[in-house]
Amino acid sequence: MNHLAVFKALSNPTRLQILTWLKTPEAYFPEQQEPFSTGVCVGQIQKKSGMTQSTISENLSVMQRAGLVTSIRKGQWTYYKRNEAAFEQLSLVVASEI
Amino acid sequence: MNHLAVFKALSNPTRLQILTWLKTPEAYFPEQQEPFSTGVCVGQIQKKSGMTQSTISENLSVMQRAGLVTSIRKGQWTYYKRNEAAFEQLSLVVASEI
DNA sequence: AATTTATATCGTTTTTTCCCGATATATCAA
DNA sequence: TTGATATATCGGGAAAAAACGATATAAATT
Repeated sequence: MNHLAVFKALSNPTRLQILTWLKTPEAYFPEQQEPFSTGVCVGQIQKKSGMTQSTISENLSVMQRAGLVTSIRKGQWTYYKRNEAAFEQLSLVVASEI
Repeated sequence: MNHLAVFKALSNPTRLQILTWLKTPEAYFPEQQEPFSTGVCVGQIQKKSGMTQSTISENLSVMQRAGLVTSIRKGQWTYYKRNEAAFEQLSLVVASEI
């Protein structure tokens, strides 16, 4: 875990917002058909954010490179979901390492 | 606790470095006379960092505004120390809120 | 094969952050 | 009060980050 990259990834209101949405996707993406265990696709997140597609795609990439989310491609769609293990690990890092 | 401000404060290698030093000041500032419970003064941190006085002062301010460190003035010196409660709180936030 | 849909990447502009030197302020010592 | 020391603040230049539109890629559909 690259602490600096993780903190940078968390230093942006758009990305924090996305993480909140992905925490309880059933609350924020009720229209989704796909089971939430798969994640949420980029387009849904983009629509909700009001930002452009490229911006959201970039922001998701930043979080993925930091290890905070994972993605899986299914057909034309890419589903992103939180990597909860990363948050647990980060919690420990903050509590005792940093 | 302003999460965004905290993460921004942690998104800088110089500041992360300073936090490490302040975690075990007796290891990193053995020359200090003042008891470590008071904190470490700006000049010592600056000397160790190799950066300019203004840069270190700014970086300490950023962390103080985020609540990660506290400062106390004693005569001409300002001593900074970690606010461990903030890290505990942040750990909980990362584990369950974000 | 051609078209459509979803996402990623590229190039650019704007904004923010970082670090610096210079200067201001505060305290101490003479 | 003057001079010295420690820290904070200011102004600016360089670098990094953020967001955008345009375009490329990948998969599905016809």
